[in-house]
Amino acid sequence: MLSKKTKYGLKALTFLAAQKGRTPVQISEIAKHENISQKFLESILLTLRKTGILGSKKGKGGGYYLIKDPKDIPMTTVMRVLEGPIAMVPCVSLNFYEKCEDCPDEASCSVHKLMLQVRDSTLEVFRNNTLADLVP
Amino acid sequence: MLSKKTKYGLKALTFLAAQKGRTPVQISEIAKHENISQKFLESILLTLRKTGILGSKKGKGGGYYLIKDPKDIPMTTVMRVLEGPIAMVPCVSLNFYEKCEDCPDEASCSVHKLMLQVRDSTLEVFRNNTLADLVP
DNA sequence: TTATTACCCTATCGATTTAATAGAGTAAGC
DNA sequence: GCTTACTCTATTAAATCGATAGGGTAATAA
Repeated sequence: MLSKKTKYGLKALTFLAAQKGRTPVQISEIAKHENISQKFLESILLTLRKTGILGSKKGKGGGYYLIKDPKDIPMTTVMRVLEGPIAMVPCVSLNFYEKCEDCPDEASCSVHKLMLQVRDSTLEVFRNNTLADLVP
Repeated sequence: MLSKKTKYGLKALTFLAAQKGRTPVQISEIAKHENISQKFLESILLTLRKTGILGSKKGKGGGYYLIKDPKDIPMTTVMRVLEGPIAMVPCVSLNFYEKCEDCPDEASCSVHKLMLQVRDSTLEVFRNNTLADLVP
């Protein structure tokens, strides 16, 4: 299941990508337009800023803005920041790999075999989509 | 993230599919072989039986067995029983559809657009795999 | 310089889900 | 009729999620 954090984050990013220029947009404006709890959105935008996807400007006329062009922001990056691992099990994750405790041999593990295929196909979708593709 | 319920369920089903005949296998044997808590596995096998994937036999020499040939059990069925919806958001789910509260228009929703692609690609993987394909 | 604006951070909370455990009940077979 | 092994209910601890509250801090305009 997609977390609300990811859902809201995607909506906020899409909203920013749909803006004309690169002028900062206030949190309150995004929250209102996308029906998101403002405080919750704050924490989401904060992580997006810390990972270099967003920039922010304080003071009057401040807000958040995209650092790069939407077409240069792949969904793989966004999803990993917001949702975490793309794989459904750690033992098939590229960026968050962990060995299964209960599994003696990955090569012969049926779950591993299936989830590897799922990861690859999901990854392809995210690689083929940039933030620009999400803008209506 | 894949739940342990699904993970254990898949392992148990694969173990059953790898058996020679159709003789019932005891829970304790499966649990031991796959490193699964026996009591937890009990509840998993029970749901698999209730949904018609497994059959069971009580008494001495009893246990669980596959009702159908492994190659006639698509992963879509198994995953929906164990994990629930395949889609990451209810609004793109085929079998568990629900409208988003916060989303005024699905057609113009960026999350919807992206998750639809993910669902389709994941679904294709599960449709192309039967239980027989998981057996090493 | 000062007031305002808006970002930034910490803490907390209830609700829900997950994984596991315990214990008693019931049906089938030898 | 007694054992075996499935069946069911209830409980639990831990983790996560979504949301809220409240205050702190930095930057900007006037």
